[in-house]
Amino acid sequence: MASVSGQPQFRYTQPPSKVLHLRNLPWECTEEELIELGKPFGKVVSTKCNVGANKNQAFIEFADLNQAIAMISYYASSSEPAQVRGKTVYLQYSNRQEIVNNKTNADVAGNVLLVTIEGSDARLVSIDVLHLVFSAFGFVHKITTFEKTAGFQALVQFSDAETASSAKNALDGRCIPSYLLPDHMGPCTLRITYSAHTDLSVKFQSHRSRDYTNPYLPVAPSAIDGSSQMTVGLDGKKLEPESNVLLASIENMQYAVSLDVLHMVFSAFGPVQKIAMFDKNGGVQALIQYPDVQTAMVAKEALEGHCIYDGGFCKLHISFSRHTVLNIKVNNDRSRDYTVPNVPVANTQPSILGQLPSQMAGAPAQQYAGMPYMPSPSQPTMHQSTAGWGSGQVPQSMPMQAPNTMPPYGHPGAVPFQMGPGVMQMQNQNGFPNPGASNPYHQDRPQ
DNA sequence: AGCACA
Repeated sequence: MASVSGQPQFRYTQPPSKVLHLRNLPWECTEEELIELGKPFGKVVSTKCNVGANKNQAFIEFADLNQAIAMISYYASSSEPAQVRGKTVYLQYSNRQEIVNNKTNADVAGNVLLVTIEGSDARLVSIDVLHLVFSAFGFVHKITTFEKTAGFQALVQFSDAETASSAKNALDGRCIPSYLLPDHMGPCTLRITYSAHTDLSVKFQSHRSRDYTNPYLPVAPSAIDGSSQMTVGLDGKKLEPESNVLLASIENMQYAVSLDVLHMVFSAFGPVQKIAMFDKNGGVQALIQYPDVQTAMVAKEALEGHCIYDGGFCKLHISFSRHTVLNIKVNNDRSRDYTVPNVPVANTQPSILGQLPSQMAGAPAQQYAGMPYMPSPSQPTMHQSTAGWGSGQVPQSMPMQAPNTMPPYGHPGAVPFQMGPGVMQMQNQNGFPNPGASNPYHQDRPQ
């Protein structure tokens, strides 16, 4: 088809335009270089670099047509050609009247981040892990994930641009801590830019999108509790239906795990309503009831495969239960309803290990008080921030973060990412990862 | 060295 003017584009007879087309630029010429080139003739209001297959073309748009004419006229009669980095640049009027503003908003800070997860196993990164990672910087409103040519990506919505930029500054280019990822997963690097979005549209809670501001949002059919249908994840792996009740089995139980220990461990993620322990297949299992699915999901994500005690002892395996409401008839050393204050408590003397704080000994059954029991600084400071965690805790407070302090990733000198293998290191109160052997949440090391 | 992209 003939061009609009009916004339070939490479004639000198193109009508003037505020936009100039530049050719023969050095590879990956920057916007700054283009502005520098046009500045003597007027105000450059927009540029577009790295155009064309060789990325050696560009456009610059002046505020006024006369400025563009001035530049063309100057170089038309100049003995010195326009140059960038010593390379002659050829100029002509563009056949368009303005640069379409397709510049990525990558430089404009917004409250929504576009996160690209790099790595061969990027697709295996769950939305819950992303939630965990980004929640360290503030309340995460919504997350959506999708796959594009760029790979596996997520949009993460914060309340404001300040929070988003603190997360971006701290996380861009970093790897997701290995202890948050399933075993044998390669490193997953985060590349973060700002998105032009300000409010994501999340219709369902699902394995690919979440709205943490609306706990009543319908759950995607694939995740409805009771459907007992296995759903299939992105990786084709079977996923259990999500539930507010977790089934924890304890492997390699060298030490007795008491009800109180479980309560302490699971309370770190939100209010534990009920716990029921029982024996099955020669091992101990427990059902742990949270008020909502999201809290359970975060707890499951964080605790799965980790050990309550050092040395690979009492390794937790966690799945979603098909139950949604536990029926606790009596409070004793194996079952407890923390939502009912006045149920008589059977006298229990939990077996306490030396590693456990002395305060734990004989700890009375206590109603959930909004604050997870923090026996030592090396305990993980895990607090859930999703709706439904109605304690007085700082809502932004999340795992691996000292409450009310700078996010650990931003802490100078802190090296929470790309840490050594194996150990599930938690941030302690000073914001540094705690490599100490007293940390109760150690991941098994295969060797 | 010859007109762009989500």
